[in-house]
Amino acid sequence: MIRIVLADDHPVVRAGLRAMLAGDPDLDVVGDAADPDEAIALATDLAPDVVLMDLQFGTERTGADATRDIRSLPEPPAVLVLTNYDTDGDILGAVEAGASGYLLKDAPPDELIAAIRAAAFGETALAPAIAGRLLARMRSPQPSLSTRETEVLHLVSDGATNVEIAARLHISEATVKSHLVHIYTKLGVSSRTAAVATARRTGLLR
Amino acid sequence: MIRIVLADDHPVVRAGLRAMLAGDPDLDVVGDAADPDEAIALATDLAPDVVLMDLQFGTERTGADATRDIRSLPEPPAVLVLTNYDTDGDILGAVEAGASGYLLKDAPPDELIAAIRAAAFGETALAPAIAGRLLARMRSPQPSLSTRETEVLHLVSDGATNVEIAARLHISEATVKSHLVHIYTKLGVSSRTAAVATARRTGLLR
DNA sequence: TTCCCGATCCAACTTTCGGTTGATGGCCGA
DNA sequence: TCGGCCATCAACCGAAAGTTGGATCGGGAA
Repeated sequence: MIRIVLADDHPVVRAGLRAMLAGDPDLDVVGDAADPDEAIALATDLAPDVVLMDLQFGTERTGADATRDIRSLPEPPAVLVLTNYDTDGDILGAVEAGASGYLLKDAPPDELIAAIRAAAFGETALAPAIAGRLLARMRSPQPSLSTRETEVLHLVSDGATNVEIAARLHISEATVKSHLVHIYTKLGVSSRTAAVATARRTGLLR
Repeated sequence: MIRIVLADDHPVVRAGLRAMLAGDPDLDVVGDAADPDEAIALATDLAPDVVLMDLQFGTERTGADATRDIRSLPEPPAVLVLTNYDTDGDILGAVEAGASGYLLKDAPPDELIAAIRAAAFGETALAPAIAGRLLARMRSPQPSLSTRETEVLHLVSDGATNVEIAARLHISEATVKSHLVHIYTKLGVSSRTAAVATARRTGLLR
């Protein structure tokens, strides 16, 4: 018997998962959470085998955060991420947080159940599309931006000019340009608009 | 007895809705569809009272398209839009397509059921958050871009320079700039980056 | 320790790219 | 028939953006 905790902010999704998993006598949904903190509490108290975790919650805290906390418990359950989104940033964040699987919500039921079984046995279960992206990311080195650079890029994507960015960050315009140059080389582009475009495409920016 | 058809590409969501609606003896889910075309077919063949319609499908056709088609049937059922997203563009598109309600997927079950009842009686059911946005949109005139302007803005958001846009659209750079000026005035901004930022915020751009 | 590298910060120069102005023809609806 | 919107373009101008070069500070690696 595999004991499962659901974590998703949508009541519809929780009900759907309950219904889909109810058909299998091996699976037992012992609790469900509507926000990350509740998920951590349930994972601690109920000691399930697997936690099905959404990434996007309405709150500030994300499912990746909750995953990290759960995986740092004494005898942590496996965390299976189940989300709509599949940008590179989300995937990488979840994997780094210690997720033992990554599925998309449009996955067919049998694939979902198979992944739960695999996770309960300590194996990894990635949706094919996800696995492909991960490998691609491994091949071509991931351009990671420094904290300051991401701050700058964020403001650029909000439509701010260099002087506005300088004002908001309390630095000189020259510094902003310097950061931008580094961003350009890292992303392989040569203009601010192109930078936000590729950053958005690769999931660096939301 | 209210006859209902579900249209959502996620099996999990379909199962969840079925489970949530099964508790009410008045409601009868007579069919579910995984893509827009199937939804139209079911709405035609089964003649339900209400169609619960997602907006985002994996395909090119959107739920708004399907809503339009369904509402143009001889004796059309009410279409209740049920989606995650709530950008202004989505809402307006759905309402214009003839939706008789707009709910978010994180709505509590009783609210959902109440909305279905209202829709079956020919009434309108908007989630409070949605209603507020609609009113706000009514107050401040909606800046609608021409087809050419949206094409240009799209390419800008992809990081293209003016000359690149001109090349891809087979027009002169001067024309591109002209379109951009119109876009700026319509959006109330004065730079390309700011234009994409506000367009993205207002849902003009995805 | 020393050296190097990356991050953060800044100044001065150059110019391209972007934005402004103004003008034309076509189309549609009033 | 006229006015307005759309799409198209040319020429001008300047600021904002990009380039080059350099300083400082930490934290590793050697």
